[in-house]
Amino acid sequence: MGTILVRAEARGLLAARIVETEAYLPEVDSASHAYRGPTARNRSMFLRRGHAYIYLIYGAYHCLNVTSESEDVGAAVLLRAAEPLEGIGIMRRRRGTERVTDLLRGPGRLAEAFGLDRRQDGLDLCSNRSRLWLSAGAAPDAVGRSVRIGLSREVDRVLRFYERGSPFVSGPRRLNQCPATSGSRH
DNA sequence: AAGAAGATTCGCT
DNA sequence: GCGAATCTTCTTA
Repeated sequence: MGTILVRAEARGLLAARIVETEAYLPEVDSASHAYRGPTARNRSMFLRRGHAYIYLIYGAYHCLNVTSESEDVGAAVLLRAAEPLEGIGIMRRRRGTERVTDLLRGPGRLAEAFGLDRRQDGLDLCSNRSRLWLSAGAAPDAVGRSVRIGLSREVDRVLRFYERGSPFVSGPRRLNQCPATSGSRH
C-alpha cells in the first residue's frame, strides 16, 4: 500500500500509487492459486518475494500480483487498484475511457491500463534491469480492511486492504467503510 | 476426452 | 442488480 508501480515503455513512463491490495496466504489458503502446488500457470507464484505473477481470468482480463514469501513458497499480493500518477494519456487510450477514477479501479483494469499480460509473468519487480518495477512510496494515513472480493472459498478471511476515502478504490461501498487500522504494515 | 469453474468487467434493466 | 462474454486450467470420467 502506497508503493509506486512503474513501467517504462517506448511511448513513455507509466506510474501509479497502489491503493488497494489482497493477500493470498501460503499453505492454508484454499482460495489461492498456489494451494494445490506449482503448475505451468502459477509457477511464478513460488518465486522469491518481489516477482510478478500475472494470470488470465475469465478468458478476458489479466491480474497482477507481487509474490511475498521465500522461493518455493506460494504466496502473493494481488494489486486491485491504484491512483494514476503519470502516463495518463496512455492509460486512457488503452482503457477507452476518459475518467481518471476508472483507469486503474479493479485488477483487470489496472493490468489493461499498464498493458500487462503473461509476457510479464515472472519478472523481478525489484531489479533495475526490469521495465516494470516497484518504487518506495509513503503508506496511506488510513488503511481499511475487508473480506476479499469475488471469491467463493475462504470468504471470511479479512485480507483485503484499501486506502480509506480514496476515489480510486474498487469494491462495493459497504466493504469500503470498515474501521481504519493502524500500527501495522500492509 | 469432456466439463465445470474462475482473485472480472461491461452493458442493460 | 444481473447475466453474458470468453478461454485457460484443472478435475473427473
